[in-house]
Amino acid sequence: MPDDRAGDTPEDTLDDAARLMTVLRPVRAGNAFEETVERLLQAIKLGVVAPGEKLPAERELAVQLGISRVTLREAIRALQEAGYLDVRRGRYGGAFVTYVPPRPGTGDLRRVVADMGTADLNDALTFRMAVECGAAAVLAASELTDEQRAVLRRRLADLDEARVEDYRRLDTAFHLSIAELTGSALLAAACADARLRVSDLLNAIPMLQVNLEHAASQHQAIVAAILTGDPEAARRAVAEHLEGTAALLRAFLS
Amino acid sequence: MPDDRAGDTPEDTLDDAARLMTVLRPVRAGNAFEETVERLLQAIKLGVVAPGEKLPAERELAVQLGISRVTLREAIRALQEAGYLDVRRGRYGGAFVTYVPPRPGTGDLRRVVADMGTADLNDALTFRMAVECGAAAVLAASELTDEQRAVLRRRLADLDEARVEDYRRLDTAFHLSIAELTGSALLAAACADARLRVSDLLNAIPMLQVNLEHAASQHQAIVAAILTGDPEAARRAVAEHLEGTAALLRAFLS
DNA sequence: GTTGATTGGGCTAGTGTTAGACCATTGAGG
DNA sequence: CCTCAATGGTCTAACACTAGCCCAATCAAC
Repeated sequence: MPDDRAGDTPEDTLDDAARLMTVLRPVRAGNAFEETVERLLQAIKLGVVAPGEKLPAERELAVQLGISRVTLREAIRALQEAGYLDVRRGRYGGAFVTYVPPRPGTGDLRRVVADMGTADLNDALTFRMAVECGAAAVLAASELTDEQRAVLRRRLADLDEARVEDYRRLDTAFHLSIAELTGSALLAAACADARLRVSDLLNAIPMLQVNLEHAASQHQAIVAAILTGDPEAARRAVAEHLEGTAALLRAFLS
Repeated sequence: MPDDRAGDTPEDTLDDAARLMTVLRPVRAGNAFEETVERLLQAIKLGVVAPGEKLPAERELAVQLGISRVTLREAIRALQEAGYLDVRRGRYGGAFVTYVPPRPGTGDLRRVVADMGTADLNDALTFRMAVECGAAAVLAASELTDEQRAVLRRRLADLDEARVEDYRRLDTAFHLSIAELTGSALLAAACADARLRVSDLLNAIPMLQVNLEHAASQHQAIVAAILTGDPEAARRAVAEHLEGTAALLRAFLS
């Protein structure tokens, strides 16, 4: 077989086509305005900027997002008109978050799933499973400073004491902290992205006492495995936790 | 404690700042032209489009990348002038890949690392570790069809029989196949991105017989764990494999 | 009150990007 | 030799986006 390309099987060519699709995927998800709206919405819905707090000043935020102030202002105006922000002028003014996550009901869930499509849903759940398991395993395999351990324990404690209206925000903080503590900005971004893609789903699931208790013990198992330095246990614990969420979703959908 | 924000410790505020940076990161990595050049360069350097093959037609490729034909042509012209492509007109014409990966030498490695910076290097290695471990674990945890098993075995066999000049390309194909077989486009994109960020590094490492043999047995262990359906073993196998690469890098750098 | 620093609001000139049409070249097939 | 389909090459008008500047509003500090 002088030329190795000559030995291609149908699987190979199919697979090569898949690789072309993967690498030559769109360079832009949309225009700058749309992407900015999306990003700000993420910050709001994830509770990175909590209700009542304000976004960074326009000039600063524009630099941070790598866009012009004009485009940023258009995005802010759209979110203002959609009721997510309250913009006030003058010193000590700014774009204040007015959005509070709606009380979940199963009726919404079907609509949310219908909006994103089952294929995207599976894609997002698989992606999240992979990156969060990977992040936890990597963190468990690394030497942790006392400060890092403290952050992790603190996030866990916050979540245990959380009031219902703060739960999602603190849950997000807990999950993202694991990725951030690895010190990899790329990994943190990937986990934030994964979380965002399922956040509408999570917000639509009712929070039942049983599920919260399950989640709490799973969170504890994750932290324990990371603090012990056991990557495999950490991976398993995260996998169990996320499978629990996926199962819950399926239950409410069927 | 009526307001839970009042109990913030220094760790919390630091961590919150990190989260703001993560979520409110730049929406654009550069202009469309730059991003397109980068993407095409990736397709070439990863061997997704092998030397002698041609890129898809401009009109088709522009749609695939989500940009205008004008911008795409500017990128192609830049790569042509840089010697990566040979563009031919007329029917059966196109942009043919002329680039062949340079013979690696350790002299280049220091320069490559200096170009990207140690922080970015660690970021990329950590990111790759997390997403590839996650992908392998997810794939091992899922029910595989006969076709999927065949693809995996085929990639492994290809790699075993690879000539030196094909090794990097087939190694890339093997690693990316794992992510692609999970069926998650997001995960495949993340792994492709991770691979790209270390590809210059890998290309600069000399290929020694000992290392190739180590890699071969590690690849076998990965496939075995996935086919057996053992997520933990799969994670461990990938972790060992990537740590081997990282150790090799460190060895050549010190 | 007055001031001053900080913030959003708005404008303009210039550049980047797009969609679409049309031209030029090539080579297989009749 | 001619034809024709597929491909790169080029142009234009419209739109998106940016950088930079100045104005208007606000409110703590004096």
